[in-house]
Amino acid sequence: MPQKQRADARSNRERVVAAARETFAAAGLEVPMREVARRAGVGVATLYRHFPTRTELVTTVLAERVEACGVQMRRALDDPDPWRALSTTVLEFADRQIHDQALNEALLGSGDLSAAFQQERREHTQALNVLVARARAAGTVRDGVDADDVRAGLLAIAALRRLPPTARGQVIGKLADLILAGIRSQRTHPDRPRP
Amino acid sequence: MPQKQRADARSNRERVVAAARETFAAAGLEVPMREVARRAGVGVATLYRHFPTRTELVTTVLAERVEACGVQMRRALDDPDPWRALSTTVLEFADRQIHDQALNEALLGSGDLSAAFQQERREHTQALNVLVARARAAGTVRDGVDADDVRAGLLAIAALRRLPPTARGQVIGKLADLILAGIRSQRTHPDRPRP
DNA sequence: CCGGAAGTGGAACAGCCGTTCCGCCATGAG
DNA sequence: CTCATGGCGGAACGGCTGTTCCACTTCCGG
Repeated sequence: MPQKQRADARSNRERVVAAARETFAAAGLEVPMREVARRAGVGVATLYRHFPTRTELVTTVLAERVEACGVQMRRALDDPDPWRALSTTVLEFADRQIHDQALNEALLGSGDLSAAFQQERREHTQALNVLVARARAAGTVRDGVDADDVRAGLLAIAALRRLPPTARGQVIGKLADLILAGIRSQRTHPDRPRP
Repeated sequence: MPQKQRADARSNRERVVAAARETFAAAGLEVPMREVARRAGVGVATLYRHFPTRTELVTTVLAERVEACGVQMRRALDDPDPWRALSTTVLEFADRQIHDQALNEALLGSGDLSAAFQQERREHTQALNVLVARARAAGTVRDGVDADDVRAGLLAIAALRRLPPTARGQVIGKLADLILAGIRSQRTHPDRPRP
C-alpha cells in the first residue's frame, strides 16, 4: 500500500497527531476536537479526514504512549537485580502517570478503550508477574505479597492523578514509598534506589 | 425566620433531596438535573425553585454524607485501642468510598467543592493526626510513618473507585491491606480486626 | 368556600459537543 | 502552464446540558 496522498495532507496529519499528543497529555482525552484542530492550525474537516472519529484519533495517540510503557517493562526484565527491577518499575510508572493525563485516563477510563489495548495489557501483566516472582525468589518481598497486590498499588498511584496539581506529585511520591514499604521484606534494601 | 412555605412545597423539597441523594450516590455528581427531577417525580422548575443552581443541590446532599464521616471519626477517637482505631478508620473509609460515588467525587473532584467543606476537612485532618500520633506512641506503626502517609493511602483508596465495578471491591480490599501493612510496625497486630 | 399569592410543569433559550456538508483552493501529473 | 482532483476551512446540523419563562394549578387564611 503506497502513500499516494499529497504532501500537504501528510504534513497536516503529522501536525494533528502532534497537537493531539500534547493536548491529551496536558488536558486529558476529553478535549474538544475543535481545540485539537485549533492547536494544529487546521480546520475540523482536515482532522476528520485523517481520523474519521474521535476514538480513532485517541487510539492512535495512545498507541505511542503504551508502546513506551512496553519498552520500560522490557528494560526492567533485563535488570539482574530483582528488587531494583520491581521498585524502579513502580516509581517510573508513577512518574509516567504524573506527567501524562492521557495515559492515566486510558488506564482508569470507562473501559471502552481497554478493548483496543488488551494485548498490551496482557503483556504488561505477565511481565509484572515475572518481576514479582523473581523478587519473591530473591526474598526481597514480604511473604504473602503477590503480583495482584502490586497491581493494586499501581492502579492506586495512577488514580491519584486526579488530585489538584499542587499536592499531586508529593502525595504520589509518598504513596509509592508506602506501597514499596508494604511490599518489601524487612531490612533487605532501601525503599528507593539512591541515584 | 419561621417556615412560611406551603406544605406541598416542603414535601417536594424532601423528595428532590432524596432523589438527588440516591442518584448522586449511584451515578455521580454529574447526573443531569432533568434526571434528578424525573426520579423525584417533579418538574425541573420545582427543583430550581428549591435549589437555584446545580451547585447548591450538590452541596446540600454532600453535607449529609460529610457529616456521617465526622460521626465515624469521632467514634474512632473514642476507641481506647490505637491500632484498631486507625485501621478501622482506614477500612471504613474504603467501604464508604466504595458505596458512594458522590462522596468519592467530592473528595477527588476538581476542587470547586473543596471550598464549601474546608472546615470539615480540617477537622478530619486533625482527627487523623491524633489517631496516628496515638498509634505511634503505642508503637503500632512503623518508624517514619506520619499522618500524611496515611492520608495518601486514603486518597489512593478513594481514587480506585474509578475502576470497573467488577474488580473494584477486591482491588480496594487488597490495597487497604497493603497500605496497612506498609504502615504498621512488625508483629504487633493482625492487619484487620477479626470480627 | 373563595380569591390571591405561592408553587408547579414543561416548553423554550443559550451554549456546549461530535460530526457532516459544501463551495473553494492548492497540488502535481501531463 | 493547465486543470482535474484530492484536500481544505468553516458554517451548519442534531443532540446534549444547565437554566429561565410563563400560563396554569394548588394551597390555605379569611
